Amino acid sequence: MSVAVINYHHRMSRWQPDAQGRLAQAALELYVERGYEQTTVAEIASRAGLTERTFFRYFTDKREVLFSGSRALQELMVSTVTDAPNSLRPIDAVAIGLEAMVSLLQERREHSLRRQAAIVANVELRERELIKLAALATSLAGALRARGVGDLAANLTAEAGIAVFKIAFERWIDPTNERGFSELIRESLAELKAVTAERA
Amino acid sequence: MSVAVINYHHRMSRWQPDAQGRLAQAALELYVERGYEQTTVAEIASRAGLTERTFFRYFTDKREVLFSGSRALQELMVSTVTDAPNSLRPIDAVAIGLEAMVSLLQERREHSLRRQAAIVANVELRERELIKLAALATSLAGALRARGVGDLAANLTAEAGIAVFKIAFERWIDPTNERGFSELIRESLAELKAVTAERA
DNA sequence: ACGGCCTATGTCAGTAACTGTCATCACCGT
DNA sequence: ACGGTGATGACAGTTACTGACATAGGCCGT
Repeated sequence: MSVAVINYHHRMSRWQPDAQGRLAQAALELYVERGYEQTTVAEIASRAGLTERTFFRYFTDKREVLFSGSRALQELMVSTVTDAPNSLRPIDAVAIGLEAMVSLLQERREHSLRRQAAIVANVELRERELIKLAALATSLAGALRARGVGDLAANLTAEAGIAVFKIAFERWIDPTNERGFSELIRESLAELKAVTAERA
Repeated sequence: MSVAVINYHHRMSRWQPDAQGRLAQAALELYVERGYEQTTVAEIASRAGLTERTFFRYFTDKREVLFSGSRALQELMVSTVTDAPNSLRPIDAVAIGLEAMVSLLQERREHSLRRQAAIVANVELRERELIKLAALATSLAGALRARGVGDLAANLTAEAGIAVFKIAFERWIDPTNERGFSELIRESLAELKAVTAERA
């Protein structure tokens, strides 16, 4: 159990700061400690020093509390792809976008590991993760279309990129893994190119 | 006389037949008519002439009622890939598996259309659909490993195959579409090979 | 300094998804 | 005839989530 750090500025505000962050941290702790299903929203709120009602003001549901960071990831990816040199082929623009996400995640591997442990332990959380990845693919395809890529090619390149990300992430998060995320991304992308190559 | 049992009224068994099917049909109708969220399980059960409790004996939750067919689809795909000639490369074995699923779906395009309309209209249902596809990818990867394909190649080929299926299905289900599912699968797979090709 | 507004939070009641438990009762084999 | 079986109903309980209203410290204009 950890306690939220209270910052005393020159004046006390009415409430402890960062209610949303305290809720997210309390939720992750409890999901890891005793599992998602065995945790009630009331318990999360209580550990954060808040009430259940306030939890639902910050998060649309009990699952979303683990996914508030996905928006930043998505925006980073889209802007990276959008700003990539026009000379790059779609698949290479996507590769650059993946690398950008990697650097965001690699700094917090410990956190990613705990979070992923909670997610893989529960089906509802995995469903939510999948739809976040699908949203990522959709916006990625949009970024590709904005580069002039055709609709079908954009969708397929985006889906392929997300597949590479998913598999590389799985391998990176494996506790026995020692390799860098970026290396795993490149390896997975190379393997995808190999298995889809026209001729052996 | 035992044969005379037929007289009286018509021969009634204690319950109306196919409770599960009646529930599934009632649910689809209601989800399409007034939307998933605006439909209660009690209403579904009532339309099927049953009670809410019985609904949850056949389906684990309110979403699953639209996905009872996915197991058959998965088994068909796995057995097709498993039985495919050993000479085929992984990606071609997957292509054959996709074609097998296609023939199952193509016979019931009307039903698929109504079902998909309900699914795309609701996020929770889309989450459920995504995890079914993910399960499909997982078992597909298993079938590839059984063919001697390496772990990384199996996972990536499976994910790529499911991506092709998703995108071809989207296009096939589009009301303005006139083309065959099989043709769309082949087109999508060809486009995937094109966008991942090593050199332009 | 005063008063009023702003806003994050609390309180409370309500709905509906889902679960556990026990009751029912036609059917079936012996 | 009779007891077991299996599908269903009845009912109470938990919890995720929502809407409406209350509260109270901080802020701002006067």
